[in-house]
Amino acid sequence: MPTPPKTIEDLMARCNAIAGLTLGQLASSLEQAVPKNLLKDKGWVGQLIEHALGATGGSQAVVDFADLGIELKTLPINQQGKPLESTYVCVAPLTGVTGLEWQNSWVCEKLRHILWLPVLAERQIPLAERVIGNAFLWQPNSAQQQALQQDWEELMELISLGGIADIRGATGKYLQLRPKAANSKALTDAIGSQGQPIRTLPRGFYLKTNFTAAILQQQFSLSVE
DNA sequence: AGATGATCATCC
DNA sequence: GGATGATCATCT
Repeated sequence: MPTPPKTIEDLMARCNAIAGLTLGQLASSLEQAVPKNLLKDKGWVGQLIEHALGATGGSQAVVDFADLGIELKTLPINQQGKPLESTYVCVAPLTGVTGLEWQNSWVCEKLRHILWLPVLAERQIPLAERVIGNAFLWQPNSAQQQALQQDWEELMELISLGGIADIRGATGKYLQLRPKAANSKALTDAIGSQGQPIRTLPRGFYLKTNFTAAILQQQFSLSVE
């Protein structure tokens, strides 16, 4: 297991070292087997990259590079550089949320400083041949912060007022709430339409692709200056 | 085609 | 069950 990077420069150097490699090349240098597909290994790419960069935390509820305060997100993209999937942020609290403010929320905390690592990941490309892109650091600007806060407040208000059943993926412009569970039988406590306790599917916050696409575009336009 | 809702593996 | 890592697969 590699030691965690001590500085941001160290971290970025490690990113540079793996940029351009295929997942197969990186896996073999770490003596890891490449699964046939991601059907039963959906987190494989993220975990491979975490390992390569020396991320800590594992399944703990902390950012990946605790000393640097940086969260790592791999981002599957197509040839055109557009995200192929929404980006999971964190689980959503469904009870005891009255009085919770954006600034203190888990979403805000996680999105404070992200290391985005694009991976060319069109489904037609065999897993081992997918190419690691150029990682970049990102922090939300005030407009992005405000947009996310607005979505978050709308979603949290619905949750706290018993409107969770009315929330769907389309609720929220950039930040959405979707099921995040092992299967449809996993249930957790929430607030019903009459304010009564109910059991419902656990939910997670996700960044929609329109948001991550804008981040990539912003980064791209900066990098060709 | 793209997004929504559903699901998979693992660790504690 | 709930946290981590996400992508799959169906619907629109």
